[in-house]
Amino acid sequence: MADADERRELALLLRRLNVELDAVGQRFADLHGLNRTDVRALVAIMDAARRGEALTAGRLGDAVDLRSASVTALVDRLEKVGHVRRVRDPQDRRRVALEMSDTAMAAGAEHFGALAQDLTAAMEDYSDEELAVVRRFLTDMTDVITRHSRGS
Amino acid sequence: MADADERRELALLLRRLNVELDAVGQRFADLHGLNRTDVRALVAIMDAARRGEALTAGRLGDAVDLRSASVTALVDRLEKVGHVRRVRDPQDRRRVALEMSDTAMAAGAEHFGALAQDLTAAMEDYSDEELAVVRRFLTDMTDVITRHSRGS
DNA sequence: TCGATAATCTCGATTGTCGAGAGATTATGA
DNA sequence: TCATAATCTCTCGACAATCGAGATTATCGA
Repeated sequence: MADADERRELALLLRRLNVELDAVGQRFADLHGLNRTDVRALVAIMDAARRGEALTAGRLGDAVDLRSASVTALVDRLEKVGHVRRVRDPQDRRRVALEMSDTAMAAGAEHFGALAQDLTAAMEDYSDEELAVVRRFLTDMTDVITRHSRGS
Repeated sequence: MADADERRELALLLRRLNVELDAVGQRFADLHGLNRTDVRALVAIMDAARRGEALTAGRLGDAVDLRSASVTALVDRLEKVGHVRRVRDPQDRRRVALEMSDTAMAAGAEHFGALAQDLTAAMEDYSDEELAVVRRFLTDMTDVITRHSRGS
């Protein structure tokens, strides 16, 4: 068992990593004239697309924690600059599905994909056993943090 | 060397951790009727206090990336609810030093201190060698991420 | 068909942020 | 010393993102 200082240091490292990851998103926003919410929305839409589903406006609101009025404004912004399209769901015509434009997809892939690539490249310096330890650590810490982010 | 899927998975774990850590801050904000910026400001003031320095309004603006007008509004908000005090610096009377109230300090320590404690407790399951690997990993990844958060 | 339900949008108000510039204080140079 | 520049904070007016309440449109079940 490491001493207390070392463990506190690791907790601080996690926080620093958090700050820098937030900054990556902020940088993407700055580069593309978006705000933080817009980026989170695009990420949510992209994640859904990767899972093979098209997000509706309502589900997007759930994902980024916005009320319907704000979601409308959000989608208006994204549609105006051509990042998403509103598409009526032919199955249930009450729904409006959101589709990312190719250019937005490409921009996101370039920015965040490049980061992912650099990260995975940096992981090549680690053995399978080491990465297994890291995975266990990240999972454990995320569980602890998740407990704090919901009710205590 | 682990296969590509495993490494991609670890990158996703980092993002998940990022989301949950943000949520911890958001939860603190919700509990205390603050917004995200307010929380970041309080954290910055607390960090400075821990280093033994009192943040001025200007430096706080640097820390949270706000213009002076916004910093004034920010400090107004925090002062109104009693979380900080404005104290004219006697050395340089242009400056306004910011001091956290004891109640705000205690609230922050309770919320984030409890998280830090749970995190370090969870680290007791790891050997010194394992934590050394984790430290190296977090440092490496943070470096990569930092390069992306500044210029590419 | 008709009422109930669901998803989205409109409107008015509030709030956080910014740019420009003013006021006060300190540092600098002739 | 005194005038000027630099620094720090604040005020003011404008704008953009968000929300709550309620309206609108589409679908479903009886």
